[in-house]
Amino acid sequence: MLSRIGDKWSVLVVMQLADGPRRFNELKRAIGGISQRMLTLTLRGLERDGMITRTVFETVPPRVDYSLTELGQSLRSPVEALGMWAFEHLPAIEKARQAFDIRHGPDKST
Amino acid sequence: MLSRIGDKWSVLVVMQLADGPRRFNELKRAIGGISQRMLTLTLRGLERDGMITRTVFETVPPRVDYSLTELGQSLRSPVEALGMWAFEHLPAIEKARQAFDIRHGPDKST
DNA sequence: CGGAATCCTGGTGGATACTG
DNA sequence: CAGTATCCACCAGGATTCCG
Repeated sequence: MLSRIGDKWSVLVVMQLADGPRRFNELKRAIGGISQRMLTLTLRGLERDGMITRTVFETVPPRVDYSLTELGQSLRSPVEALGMWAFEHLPAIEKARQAFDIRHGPDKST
Repeated sequence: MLSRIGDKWSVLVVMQLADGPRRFNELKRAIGGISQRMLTLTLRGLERDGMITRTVFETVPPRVDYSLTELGQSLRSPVEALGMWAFEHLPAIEKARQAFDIRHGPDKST
């Protein structure tokens, strides 16, 4: 279960849907860097877990809207809390990384 | 960055260290199911990110303690919030999954 | 437009053996 | 005890192609 939360694509999709429904290619463009295969799989997974709903419009150019369910909406706050944390502590983390890399890179003996 | 948060091992390690310092094999046993390779890699990663500290005791049987830093501590609440969410909504998710699997498994035509 | 199917590769992570 | 090193299997995921 946490695996899906840890999945960056799922998180990004949920974030995109926060503003309202989106179409397939809208999501694809908005997210950027995701292959349509992964987007499909991600959307399927989220739909299966009841996080989003898939609405098909049987129009001439097919149209499919994805939107968050109540469940999906409820996921936003904890995820955003995590995002906030990451954003706030990014500097500290990068600093720690640099210090670590210096300690372990150049010379361990001294 | 979110990749590390999404990493289940990292999360489990942080949770284990919440109660206080732990030794390598203590963590290994407590977590269970993690290979010592992954534990090492996970600990290295967390140490590099400044989430944990590694303390070596140069005793006859070597001893290494791992403990959360302030940064690591600060990560607990958002992670636990996420855990809470998952726990609370697990039933709804499983229900959604079953419904989905029924819709998409047996027969789509009818 | 939205998606399914196929192919293929790189990285993740387990198992094992060795070391200080 | 606390790692490190190596080998290897698996599969997540990108690119491409075809379809309704």
